[in-house]
Amino acid sequence: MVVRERPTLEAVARRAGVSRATVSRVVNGSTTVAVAIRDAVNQAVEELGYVPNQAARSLVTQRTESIALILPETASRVFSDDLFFPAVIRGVSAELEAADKQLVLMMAGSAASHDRVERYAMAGHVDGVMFASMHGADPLPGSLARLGIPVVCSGRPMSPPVTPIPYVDVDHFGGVAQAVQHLLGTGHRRIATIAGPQDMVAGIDRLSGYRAALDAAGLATHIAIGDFTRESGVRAMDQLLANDPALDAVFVASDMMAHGALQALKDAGRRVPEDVAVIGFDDFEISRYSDPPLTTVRQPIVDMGRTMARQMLGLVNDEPDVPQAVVLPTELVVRSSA
Amino acid sequence: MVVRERPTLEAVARRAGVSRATVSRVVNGSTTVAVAIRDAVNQAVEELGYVPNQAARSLVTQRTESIALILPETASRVFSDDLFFPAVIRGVSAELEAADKQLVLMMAGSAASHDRVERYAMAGHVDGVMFASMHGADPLPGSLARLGIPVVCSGRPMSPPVTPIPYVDVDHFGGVAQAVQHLLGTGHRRIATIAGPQDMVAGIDRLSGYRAALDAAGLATHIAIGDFTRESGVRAMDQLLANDPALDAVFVASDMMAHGALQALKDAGRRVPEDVAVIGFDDFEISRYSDPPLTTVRQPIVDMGRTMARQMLGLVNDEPDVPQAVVLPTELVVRSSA
DNA sequence: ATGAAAGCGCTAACAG
DNA sequence: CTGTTAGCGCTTTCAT
Repeated sequence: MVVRERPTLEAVARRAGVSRATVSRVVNGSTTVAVAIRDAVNQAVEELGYVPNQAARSLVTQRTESIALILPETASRVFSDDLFFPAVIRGVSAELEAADKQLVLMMAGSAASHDRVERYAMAGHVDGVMFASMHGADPLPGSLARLGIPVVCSGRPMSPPVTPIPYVDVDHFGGVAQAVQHLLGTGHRRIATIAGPQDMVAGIDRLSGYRAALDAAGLATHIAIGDFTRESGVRAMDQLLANDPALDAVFVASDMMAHGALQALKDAGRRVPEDVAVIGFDDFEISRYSDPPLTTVRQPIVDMGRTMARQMLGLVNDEPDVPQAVVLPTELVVRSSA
Repeated sequence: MVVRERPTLEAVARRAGVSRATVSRVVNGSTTVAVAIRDAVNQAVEELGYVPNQAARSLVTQRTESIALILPETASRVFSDDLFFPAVIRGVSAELEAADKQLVLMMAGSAASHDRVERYAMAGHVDGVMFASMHGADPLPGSLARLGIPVVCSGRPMSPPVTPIPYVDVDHFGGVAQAVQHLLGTGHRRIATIAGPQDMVAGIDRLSGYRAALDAAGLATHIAIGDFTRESGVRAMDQLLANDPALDAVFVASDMMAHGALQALKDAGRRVPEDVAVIGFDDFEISRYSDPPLTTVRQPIVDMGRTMARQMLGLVNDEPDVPQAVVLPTELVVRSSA
């Protein structure tokens, strides 16, 4: 393998018979360069196959043109059959692509990787950092923000940090309220819930919404906790059934868990929706094809990604009107499971 | 937001009352530093919250400690319900994580993004580049390799490039042969195939394997081409049925397409496997739960990712014995669809 | 064992 | 419009 020395600005300048500064101007598209010289430089660039060294450039500009998306989850979780992460990534990716920024995707599901990611961001590898799927009160967003690194979160940060951080979230309460109303309206009275993990805002808020709605209706709550995975949905449903065999409806805080619940109900010999009505949360494509098709609260995940990316682009471009918080609407989609 | 100046080596040196060189030694774990001084430096680092500037470091070391995985596909394809990409990424991610290298995932599904990715890699942003899901005879791997950048591909490069590039692939032929043998052994004689895209090695090799196997058995071929998506599987199956309503088996070059074919067969009123036997290729988890469960050729996708990453780590570490080509075995997994 | 000094390749004033 | 010059923050000889 012939390892040609990478040509430098210097080399191009010599070949074109100009100064380094002029080459730099041409390469960066400055308009104040004579056409003849510009052509000569471009030709030299072409002939030498010159590509600017990003490290050198970043060192002086303090810019990298790339932006990180940090997911505090393991890679096997992010790249599983859960369609939440892909949807966020698609949204982020679309906006960044349009802005010609490079997306750097980072999983931080272990203490070690969390550390590595922290060093990576602090080392100035990226111009900004986006977070999704946050657990607990992760200090990292705040730390980075305090260092002057632009940070945006998807999902309201759990403990309002010292340094306020822009975020995008969906209307969990509104969605849950619609779901419970629907169940109430169709005559259900023993309404249980399979909640999401209680170290995540999405898990907490949806459970609060459920509690509030049942309280308002003067009904007793039946709660089991899952972690948004299908398997946890199965387990939670089994548990709910064991505790109250007569329950007639269940609001599940994610579609994945709802699919698990559907399976558990089938295995327990319950018909859906005749014996037990089921409502999920997400509205993934596959939920239209489950058996029976899932009634669910639609949340615009791709839009969350897009919105978060736009906030980020606003920050790195020093735009003045970057919204501090945007809350996207949710909407009940009725299919035959409830 | 208080934007503290990022502390530099210089600042740490001043605070610890030593030279920059010494701080650098401590930060990089050199053993030749007196304990007292080392402690003083570490304390200064701690107090100042010093993190080395990666651009400056890369500029002199010519190293970034991060490695790219380039997928010449759109983000919506990579992050869809197709489980191939996630599996590759999981494998790569696991190995890189263990080696404490940062994975930079890049989609290059459009001409513009392909360009951007090329510049990114050439600009020395990463120490090496891995490719997966390559289409046609992409010149990029060769170009990068010629620049001296370590490159590894998953999937044998289509046209043997001038610069040979290490790769990992699976035994497409062996897998297909087993599938067709199984069909033959269970009495099937009108065996069709839904092939993958013919600009990809996986698509080409599996079709060649099918042709070879049917030729050897003296049977006629029935071919429809898909693009590995579920929808293309539906369309291809419809077409196959239209061309030969009496076919009794179909070998499908991917599980996703096989799921589409299953659906198309059901819609056409055919029973599987009684009327038409179906065999897929991949062995995704969900294929165990399809209706009926899918007989399929298992290929070790996660292992491909791992292997590719190990080859890459070997290259960047100048290890002498990096295998030029590794071919992983495939294996027929019999379930009730055939 | 530690420090001084020379760059790595590039951009950005500042002159001219 | 173009060239000169001075760094960006770090590592790494080479002396001491």
